Amino acid sequence: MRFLAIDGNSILNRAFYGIKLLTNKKGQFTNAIFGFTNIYLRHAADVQPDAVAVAFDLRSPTFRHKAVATYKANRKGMPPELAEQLPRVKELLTLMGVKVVECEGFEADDILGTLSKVCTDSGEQCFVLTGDRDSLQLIDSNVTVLLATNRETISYDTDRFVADYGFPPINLIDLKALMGDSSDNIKGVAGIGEKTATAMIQKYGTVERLYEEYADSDLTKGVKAKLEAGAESAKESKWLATIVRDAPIDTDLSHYVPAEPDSSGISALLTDLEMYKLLEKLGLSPVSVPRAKTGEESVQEINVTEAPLTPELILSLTECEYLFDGTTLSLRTGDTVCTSTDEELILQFLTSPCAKSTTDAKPHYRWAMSRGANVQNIRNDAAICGYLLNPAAADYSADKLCAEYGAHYYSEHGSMAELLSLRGLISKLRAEIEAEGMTSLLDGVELPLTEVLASMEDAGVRVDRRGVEDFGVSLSEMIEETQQLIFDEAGHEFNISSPKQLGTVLFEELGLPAKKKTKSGYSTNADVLEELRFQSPIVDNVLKYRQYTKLRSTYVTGLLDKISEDGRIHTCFRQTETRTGRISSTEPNVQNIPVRTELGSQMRKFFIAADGKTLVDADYSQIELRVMAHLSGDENMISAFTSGEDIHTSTAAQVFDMPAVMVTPEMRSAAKAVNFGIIYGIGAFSLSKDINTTVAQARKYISDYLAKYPKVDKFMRNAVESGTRDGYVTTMFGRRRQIPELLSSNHMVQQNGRRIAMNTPVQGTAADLIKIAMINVYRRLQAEKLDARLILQVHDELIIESSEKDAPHAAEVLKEEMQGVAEMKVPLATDVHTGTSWYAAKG
DNA sequence: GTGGTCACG
DNA sequence: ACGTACGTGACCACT
Repeated sequence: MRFLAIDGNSILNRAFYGIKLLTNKKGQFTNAIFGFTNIYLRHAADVQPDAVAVAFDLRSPTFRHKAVATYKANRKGMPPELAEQLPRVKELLTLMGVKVVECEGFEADDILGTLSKVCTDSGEQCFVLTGDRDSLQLIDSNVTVLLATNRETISYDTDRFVADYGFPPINLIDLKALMGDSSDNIKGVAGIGEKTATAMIQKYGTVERLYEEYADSDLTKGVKAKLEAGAESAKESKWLATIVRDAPIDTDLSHYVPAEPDSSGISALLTDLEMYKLLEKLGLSPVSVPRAKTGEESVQEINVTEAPLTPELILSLTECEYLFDGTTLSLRTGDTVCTSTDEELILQFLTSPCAKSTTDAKPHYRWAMSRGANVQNIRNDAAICGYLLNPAAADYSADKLCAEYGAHYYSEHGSMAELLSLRGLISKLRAEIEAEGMTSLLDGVELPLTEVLASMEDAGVRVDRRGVEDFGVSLSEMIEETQQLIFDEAGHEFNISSPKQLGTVLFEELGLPAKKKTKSGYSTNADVLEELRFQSPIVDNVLKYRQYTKLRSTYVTGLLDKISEDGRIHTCFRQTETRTGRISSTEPNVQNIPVRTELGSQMRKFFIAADGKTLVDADYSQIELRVMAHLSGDENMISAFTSGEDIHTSTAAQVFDMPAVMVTPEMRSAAKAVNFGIIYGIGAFSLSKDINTTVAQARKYISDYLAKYPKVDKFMRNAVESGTRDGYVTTMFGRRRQIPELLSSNHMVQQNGRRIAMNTPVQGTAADLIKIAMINVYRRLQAEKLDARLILQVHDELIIESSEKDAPHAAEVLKEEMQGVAEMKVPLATDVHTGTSWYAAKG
């Protein structure tokens, strides 16, 4: 028999600390359950056990054994985020048919000790899965310990243990008797550390033999004295370190053969926990949460009949749900369902006036636009609804949404069942959106925006391929040269792009002072290198090398790969990606094209208008600070903007308490950094680093700032307070972001939550504003029949490609719609420029 | 797949 | 004692 014995507490701890905090929609923490289950499944698959036990600690106030007062007093209690997950792990194991073993007054490792001994005594093979090295003492010819670390699991048998420690596994307790273990409050012998203790155990084997023989040994006087003084403690420590092997538990191994799993119970639990990947792995499907009857029809009650899709039918449709994957259309109207792969019919359907509900409509717009048509009247998009309700979800596929929002769903993808689930799902999603006050955000912003984004993707932006290629060639030459200089200075060749190899060269071979460390070695990032610039010429060259290779690989090569046959790149703007409401851009990302350095900004010369056209570029000036002024209502900040002064100068004048004309460039630059810090949810440490001053000075800047802008201070406090109270914060247009971090007992995580609470309303409102502007610009360009299209958005910047003739008009539309997007307590200012390349159009 | 780095707002 | 500003995406090295 193969027996798998698991230290539940130890593995649960690993899972909890190894995976960032996750919660389900109800705010229940789930990360440890998720991690534990994955670790369990992985090892069960590896070991293929015939019987399994998962042991948990069960400590009562009065120990029946090891009744030493201070025993394990050091061990901290579980954080509440973990404690609440414990019962659900046990529940899940029980549902899977796995036996959970607990024994009052004993710890999990005592249970493992007992079970593994039974295995050895009866000649069975035992695998002990734990994250705790203490359990290595259990190893013998029948017992293997699978030691789970954060990275991998090491399988320890006797040979592996001896290779690592140099003595047999059982003597691990002797080692601990000498060196102690602070985490278990085992004292050991004072003054004896790991090195000395290991050497002694390698020589003498046990503590007892050591004490019999040490007097005659060649140990130094000092060590002998320590041993003498610690004799009692060593004895007690050994006893404490020894795992119990006769705990009063069920020792009939046959009782640990797993029972038949309760599939529906597992499905229900994992659905509740929103662990859909896990469900999939187990070959189960999510189950809908039973709900009180609301009079909604259930799928079973629908008696659908299939009918052919005809032009007449399409004309008769007033509303319906549909799915479309680029080939097959399926739709439902009343109790009739239709499918078709006829492109003509599909196009006719998509462009018909029928009110349509679907999920993920943007590809449908793209499909129609590429055929010169436009989709009409999309009234609901399940993915977008899901995003508004929870912008932090991993994805918004129909199955996840159905499972989460309690709509019917039967597993096959793109199936009729999915189509039939859509109506229930959408009515559920809309009800929640209405309840949370986001209906106008959905209908007035997000749904209309989808068409705008599709149109921008469809239009794309022209790229000067030859120009990019030539730029790449000159970059390659510069890289070659710089690389040679670096090799000369290092005295040998190495991979400069490997942070590990670079760290070795800089900090070991050349002996430069290492400033920061990362998890895996020395930090070599630009901040660190910047500080070392004057210590060795190699540093400057490394910085250059980094800049050149970044430009070549990400922007030259990366971009060339994405140019389509029409000579343009068509990015994907993602509408359900960011937590704040911004859109993101991929394949390629057009929102991070270089601009801050002279060399990098050259890239923008290759983003050009088509022949006979020009680019019109407009960006908001300090939109986030203006949003902050509006949301906080701070009179001082508002008047800074209405006066038309430079905001950073005016901030400096306020903070340093002097007239604006006295503000030096240094003061303005410090004020600018503080303004940024305020938006991000200020911290004195980071501000001090940013503007190269002391933490105390930075703290003073911040407090002076908040004193001058008291309503900003109040706004910040309120964001944190309401975020903590409600569990979420909102933007000016009602967009919501849940912030579970605010409830964390981990200080760092909670601090991060506070910054999120302060930043999200500002960043999110700015995102709302430009989205609304985009819709209005899009509509006006159409209404006024301009030969001009929106093509790019970069968070606070919009770019139109326009015929030369219409460019002035397009520029006017852009400016008006961006500045007039909403009634605000401060004016929204824009900078508008025209040019044939992005570089030129940036002014 | 993850971590380090760096490009943008 | 530890880590440290908000939000993204791409590429490279390395496991």
